[in-house]
This record gives sequence, structure tokens and C-alpha cells, in this order.
Amino acid sequence: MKHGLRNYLENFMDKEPIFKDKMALQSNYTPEFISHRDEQIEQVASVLAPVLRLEKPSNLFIYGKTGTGKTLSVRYTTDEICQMAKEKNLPLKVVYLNCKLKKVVDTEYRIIAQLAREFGKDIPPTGLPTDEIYKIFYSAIDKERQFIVLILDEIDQLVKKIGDEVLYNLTRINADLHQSQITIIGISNNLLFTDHLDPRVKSSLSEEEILFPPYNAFQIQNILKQRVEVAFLPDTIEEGLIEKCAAYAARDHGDARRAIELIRVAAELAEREGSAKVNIKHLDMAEDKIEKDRIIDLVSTQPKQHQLVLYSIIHLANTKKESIITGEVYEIYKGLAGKMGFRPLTQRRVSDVVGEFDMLGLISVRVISKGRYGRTREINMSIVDQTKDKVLVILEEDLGLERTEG
DNA sequence: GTCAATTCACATGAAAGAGACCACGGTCTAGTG
DNA sequence: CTAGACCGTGGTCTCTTTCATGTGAATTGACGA
Repeated sequence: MKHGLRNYLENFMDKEPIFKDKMALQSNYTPEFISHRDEQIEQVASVLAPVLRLEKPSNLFIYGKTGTGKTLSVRYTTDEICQMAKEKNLPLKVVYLNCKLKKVVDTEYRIIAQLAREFGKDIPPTGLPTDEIYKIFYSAIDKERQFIVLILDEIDQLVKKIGDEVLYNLTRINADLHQSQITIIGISNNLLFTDHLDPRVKSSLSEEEILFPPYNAFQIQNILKQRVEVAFLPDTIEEGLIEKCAAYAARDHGDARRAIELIRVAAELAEREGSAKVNIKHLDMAEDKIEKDRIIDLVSTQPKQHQLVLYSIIHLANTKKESIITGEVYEIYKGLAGKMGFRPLTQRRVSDVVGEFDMLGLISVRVISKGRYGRTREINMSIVDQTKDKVLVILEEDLGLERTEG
């Protein structure tokens, strides 16, 4: 056994490496040049540039689908401006906040606390009244003259979670500041995001707007080539693979991030397999793996009660041909919960849980009215059978259930 | 046959409670000089 | 005398429950041709 391991490791060392610099495929990597976004970068720059003349830039709202280079372009531009400001000794500070990172920012309190922390204030994770936090934050930024650019990435997530009140407060903050000026850049994946926003917030947030269109297949190809050159050793990628990969990614709305992840995972698989080249087969495997990993991760991190609801749904999906409705799920769930000694949640709650699964893309849900026979959700599994079985096993393990036949 | 009323089985909303967590300030205790 | 342990208070956060209201079309039943 010991020898086996040693052999394996030695083997691994001997093998031809595929990666040269894996960093270039990480999602937080900033390439030296950003392709196909010149126009947008220029626009961002032109909005922010006044800060170099000590004028407050307009608030900026940026939208575009995932993986269209929004974050990258903004960070790139702000970095440049920051650097220039530094050279000229201008008081500029850029704060970047990704609202998607749970646990960091999903309440009003936490956002402001996080912001205050950026300005060197130590704020407890909880325990203080919210307006106290605001006060601390205000005093933190207003203690010296400075320009602040606040980047709120995935701002749609934020509003979905806690509403637009924070944004309202933030956009109005300038009125209360004597020394400093704050500019907000909102980045959203959701194109329709501004529609259900308080009009006051909307108008002040989107003084300027920039749209990031999705990349087309050709552009993704370029980007991939660029990254691949940095990340991989020469001759490790099979002919035509990049094109194929770009085509995959372009198929689902031009997401460059996905394309890069795809090729990274494919290469990892190839490496593990001991293959010297990454080929189409690996790419296909990678596509499966990414999806599967995502789902499995999602499922295993759910709370027990949610898992049980999901288990009930899958169980029903396996035993029953026609589509599933909420009532059935709840019945099964209640039975199982009772058997396992949980106190079952109310139907109201389960209804929401089902909705959450829909949001996560594990199931797809449609509200239908069956006339006289009521109104309910029609539930369909949206994960493939193979993965579904795996999920079922995980759920059974997590919940300590016996395998139920059927 | 037509049309409005009814009815079902939940969906969807709002509010509020339970049980965590945490900071802060006051009080108590034990250790130190 | 003082540092640290130990409360009680007041605040937030998350997950739930409770109570209320909404809803879309199959079904029903009254009505007129």
C-alpha cells in the first residue's frame, strides 16, 4: 500500500505537466489585456475620470449577463484610475463589495459594517443598533477629505435579499457628508433589475448606465486563447478544443467565465488521467462534472429539513409518472418527518422551500390552476437521472435513511 | 348553449415569535501588592 | 486595587409559524332561446 502510494506520487512527478500557470484560469485573475471590452472600459473611464479633477463622478449602473466581463472591466478601470490618483496624490479610495458573498453581506447591518471595516473601523458582527453602525460609517468616511468609489457587485442579489432601502440611504449619503464624496457603481447580472426598484433609487443610481453585451463565440475563442497561452504549456491542448469550448459557452449566453472554468476542469481531468493532451473527451467530462459538482455541493449543504423536502420530491419523481404537486410532496414529507422524529414544518414553509429549490435550479416549478381542483405548483426535476441517483444517495446518507425501494 | 358565480387547493404576503448570537455595562470574585 | 468572570439588557439574524388574503379555471347552476 505504502509502495503503491509512493509509486503513484513518483509517477505523478514524472508525468509531463499540463499547466504552466494555473492562476490564469482562476476566476479572480486579471489578465494584462482585456479583449473586446474596449468600448465599455472607455465608457466606465469617462464616467469616473472627473475624479481626477476632484469632481464627483456620476453614479454608474452597469448591467449585463454573467461572464461578460463586467467586474473585470470595472476593476481594471478603477485600478488604473486609483494608480493615477496615487501618483498625483489625490485622495481617492475604491471599495469593492461583492454582494453575492453570503455571510459577508446579506443584511443592511452587515453591508454598512463591512463598509465601515474597509475604512478601518472595527465593527462587531452583531449586537449594535443599525443606525449606530451608520453613524460609525459616516464618521469614518467624513473624517478626512476624500473621494470614494463604492462598487457594489451583484447588486440585484442584495436588493432581492434586503430591499432597496440601503441603496436609498447610500445614494443620499452625500448630502450628509461635509468633506467626502461618494460615488456608487452598481453591477447587476439581471437586465430587468431596475424595473422593480424604488424610482428615487433608480434615478439616482443610474445617472449613467452601461450595458455589457454577451460575447459571441469568436470573442470567447479569443479570450480563451489568451488565457490558455498563459495557463498551459505549449502543445497540451488538442487542436480545435478551444473552438469547441467557446462554442459550448456561447451556446449558453456567452459566458466567458464558464468557458474558462470548463477548460480548466477539462485539463484537471486530463492531468489526473495522465494524459499529455487535453481533448474533446475531457471537455465533455468536464461539462458533466461541473454541473454534477454544483448540484451535489448545493444539496449536501442544505439544512436537514430542506433535504427531507427534496428527498420527498425525488422519491415522488421516481415513483410517479405524471408531474408532482405541492400537496403530495407535503404529505410524503410529513410522513417521513414523523417517522424520523422531526417536527414537520408547516405547509406554508414547505411551499417556500420548494420555491427555493426552484431558484437553485434543482427543480423547475410552474404555478398551474386545475380549475375546480385548485391551484398548485407543478414540480419537475431538472437534474439528469444519473446525478439524481447520486443526489438520492447523498440525501439518504445525510438523513440516515434506509434505501426505499421503488 | 351561455354566462356568471362558486369552489378548490394551494400561492403569496405580512407580521410576529423563538432561539441563536453578540456587545455593552454593571456587579462580583479572586488574586496581587 | 484591579483584572477577569459572570450576569442582564438590548440589539440583530435566521428560520418558522400564524393569520390573511389572493387567484385561475373547472364546475355548477340559473337563465334564455
